[in-house]
Amino acid sequence: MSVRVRFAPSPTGYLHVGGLRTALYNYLFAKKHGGTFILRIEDTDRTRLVQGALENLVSTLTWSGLPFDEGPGVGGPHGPYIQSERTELYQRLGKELLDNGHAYKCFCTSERLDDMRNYQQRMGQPPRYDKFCEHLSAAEIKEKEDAGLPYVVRMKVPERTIRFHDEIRGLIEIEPSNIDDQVLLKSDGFPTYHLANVIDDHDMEITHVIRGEEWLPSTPKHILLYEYFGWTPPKFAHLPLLLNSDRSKLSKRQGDVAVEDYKAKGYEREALINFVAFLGWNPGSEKEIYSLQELGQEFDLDRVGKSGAIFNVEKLNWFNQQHLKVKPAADILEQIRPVISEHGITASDEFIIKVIELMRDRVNFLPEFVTFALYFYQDPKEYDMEAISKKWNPETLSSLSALNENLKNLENFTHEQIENQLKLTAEMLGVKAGGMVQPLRIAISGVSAGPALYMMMEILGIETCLRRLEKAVNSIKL
RNA sequence: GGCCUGUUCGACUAGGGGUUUAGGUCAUCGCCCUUUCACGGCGGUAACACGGGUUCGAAUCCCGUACAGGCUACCA
Repeated sequence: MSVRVRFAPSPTGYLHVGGLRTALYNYLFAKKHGGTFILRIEDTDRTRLVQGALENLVSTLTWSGLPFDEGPGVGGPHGPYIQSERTELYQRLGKELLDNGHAYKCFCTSERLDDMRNYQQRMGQPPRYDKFCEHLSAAEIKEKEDAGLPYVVRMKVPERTIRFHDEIRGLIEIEPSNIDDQVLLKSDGFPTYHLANVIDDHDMEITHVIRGEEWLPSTPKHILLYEYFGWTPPKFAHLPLLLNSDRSKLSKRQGDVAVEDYKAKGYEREALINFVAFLGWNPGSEKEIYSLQELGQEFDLDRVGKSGAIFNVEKLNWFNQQHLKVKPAADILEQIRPVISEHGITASDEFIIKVIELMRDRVNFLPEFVTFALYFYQDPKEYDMEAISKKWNPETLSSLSALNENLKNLENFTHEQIENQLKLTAEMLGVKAGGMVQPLRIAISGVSAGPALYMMMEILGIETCLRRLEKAVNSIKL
């Protein structure tokens, strides 16, 4: 049987990086085994609907490079893939459970439930439904229904230990006393996660449920439902959580958690994916930089760890730098076009590509190809005075002035010739060549940090360099 | 509180009875390269939570404790 896995988020409005990792592991598992990756939307909580959440989720997943084979928009043989469009199925199967005695109607009000839980807590007991409605007689049920009282459907939990095998954690055993008579169908007619999840995973022929560790404690309920329906359960793999630096569950309060935040900051999708893949998994080799495709060849569940991993932005930055290093300049150019136009820059693609190659090793984020390199596109408006005060000496200006004259005579404005000319000028003036380098850099770019000076000048061209040099000589004063 | 899960350098992790003076990467520190900033190279600091067992031998197996996280909704 071929592998079928799913990513089943609830549409909260954005894709959480933890969700991204869950989606990624499902995707990679599917790729590894030549299987199918499905997106299913779990929107059964009608009180928490968010406008545009689905579109946002799909576009973020697409940006991340994780296309799904079946799901909203693309369709597939087991649709619809949005749970709110499948309520009839859940209701029909819920009724089946009612009919064969695996579930019962519960008319308890939320007030009674609250009181019950408060009492249980005060008495030091675990909060659990007291099965008040389990043994209602047929007459009582009819009476309440006739009176139009709202009800929920709860599952009956038997008195036996539930065991299941987790692909990552091994054998898990849960005593029945720790399993609540879970609500399956809410009074608004919509299913809870537990019911919808089991029905859909079966209906969509999911073979491996790969999800976050937070679902581990409720898995016995799901196992029970598979039994009640007479279905074979899929395999389960519960992933360790992603954590904040204080080891709590990764949350919004302690930094960015939305994939779109990282996208907005200029992170490469390849880097984010590579980094997130390594949070809880590793290939067992010493190779660290992987493309999505390579990950799909290497990934497997047996190398997924058990303990939570802290989301460390510094390492993500390193991955970003590494991916930037190997990215084709033409791709980088395409990606930075918006930043280019934002800065009102008009330059030829050929010129920008030269800048990209020169800036490559000193850039950590894509927009920096523009923001750290503005002097390639516009003459400096001001000069780094702090650097000037450190590097300037009384003869600096006259040296630069002499250099300016000598550069005019160059046959070819290449980095070799520029360097050569600077040395000759220094020799002629009887000053140290080294002393001229930084002042020249500041005169040309305005700042003291940047790429190889002579290469930078070559790219800029003779006209621009002479203009800037002249302006610097005339305007910089100690 | 109860249940479940986890615990190797600051972080991500390798290692799953002798191959280990516990390896790699990020971060950090030092040196080299470089008359800038980076990149790169070399090196350093730095970890098996604790206590019992099993064994000739335990980071590795078992038990307990501690700590951490998750779950405990008509949320997912």
